[in-house]
Amino acid sequence: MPLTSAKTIARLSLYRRLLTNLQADGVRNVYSHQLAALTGGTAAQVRRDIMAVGCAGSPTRGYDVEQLCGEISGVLDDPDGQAAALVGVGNLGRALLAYFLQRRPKLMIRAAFDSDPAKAGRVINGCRCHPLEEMGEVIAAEGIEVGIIAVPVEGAQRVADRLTRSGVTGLLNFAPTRLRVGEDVFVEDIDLTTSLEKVAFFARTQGAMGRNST
Amino acid sequence: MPLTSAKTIARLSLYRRLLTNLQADGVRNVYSHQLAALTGGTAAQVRRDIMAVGCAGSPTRGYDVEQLCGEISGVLDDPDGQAAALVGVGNLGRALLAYFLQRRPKLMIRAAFDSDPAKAGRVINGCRCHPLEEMGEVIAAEGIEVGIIAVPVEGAQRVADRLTRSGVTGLLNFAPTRLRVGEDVFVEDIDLTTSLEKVAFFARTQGAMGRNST
DNA sequence: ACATGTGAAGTTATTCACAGCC
DNA sequence: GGCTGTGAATAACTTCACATGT
Repeated sequence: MPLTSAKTIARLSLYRRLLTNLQADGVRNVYSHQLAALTGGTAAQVRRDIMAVGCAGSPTRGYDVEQLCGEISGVLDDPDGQAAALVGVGNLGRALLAYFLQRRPKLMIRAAFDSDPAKAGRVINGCRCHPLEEMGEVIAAEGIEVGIIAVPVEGAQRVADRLTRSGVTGLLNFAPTRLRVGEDVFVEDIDLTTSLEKVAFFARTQGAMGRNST
Repeated sequence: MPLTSAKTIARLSLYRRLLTNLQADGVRNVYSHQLAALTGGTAAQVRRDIMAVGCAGSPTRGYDVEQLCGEISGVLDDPDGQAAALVGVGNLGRALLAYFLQRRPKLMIRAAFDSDPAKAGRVINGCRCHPLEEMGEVIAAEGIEVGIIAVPVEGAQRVADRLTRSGVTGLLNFAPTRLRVGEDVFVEDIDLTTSLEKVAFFARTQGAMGRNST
């Protein structure tokens, strides 16, 4: 049983991004209702989430942006940093490499893998591409604990097995299949087809019933 | 208030994919516990979800694969088909075009838009790319009701406004920001950074607390 | 006044458990 | 005996509402 639910963690990540933007704009303090307006949530929700990081608000000034941002980072980030590996350097994989490039210093994609030998050894978006065979070795050497699976569905389970056997404990899976993994491995599925079909359904039966989230 | 929750719709989409695969393998019947095993859910959950489509199972044979698949499609698909538009033909946009190409005949990306005039007129992955100025016109002509936003965060709100003003009622948003839209528009956010940070967090504080979902 | 922190209430989602049926 | 369909129970999540502080 986690001290913090997956939903709260996701919202904390969102708050941090917002707080970082506010900080860049020179804003020093925020109230929960302001954050709520920015996230589309309620003020009570924001305060509950912030409780999880050990709160710090004052009734007069709200929360100190910098401090709150720091405390959230204390929960989300590993102080020593974490490394991720991408498997599958196709269209989607390359887009992900570009997307995540230099976004968070404490969480970077440090290696890529692809079954195509033509890609091995190349550096794509600043990330070295290795053949699958080197996976165990590279993961150990870089201390990688997060795997991003962007291979076709046929290969996804095999890749997941390999990654977890090498010590990876969290997977971000873009393949449209449910991976079978051990109890100690966390999987987040991003199922693009399902998401699109959901949007299409509610676009059709639209009206009412506002928004939603990952 | 929807007759069917967003979570159930997402699972129905998943069941349909599984059923399609089973059908291809020549399987004629399934039990709820088999579907549950494939999805990582419980048998009771599967039966509840199936109730939403008007059930059809028999205690002896379980559910008829073909029939169930058809009934789910009756809920998820618009019999006349639905069209989607992609906005932002960068790395991610192109990957999405490739991904969704020819996946579902009842739900296809029929147009792409990009602010870069160099892309206008070109056909990318079988999809015609238009300048942003033609958005209203093309959306009306193609009867598009779903928009996929794959532009940088700065432009996302403006794109959402344009799409919804043109009549789009469902958005799949990849930009890391919460879009402000009318009550009658459904938004599904796919926030890649938040998802990755979530995985990283649980990879670290791993053990226990199994899987999760979109 | 107005915002925080939080127990209590409310809401939504999931699972249990059993009647009914092949 | 094992499965479906579903009311009832449980669990998870969200919102209310108010005591407290400034």
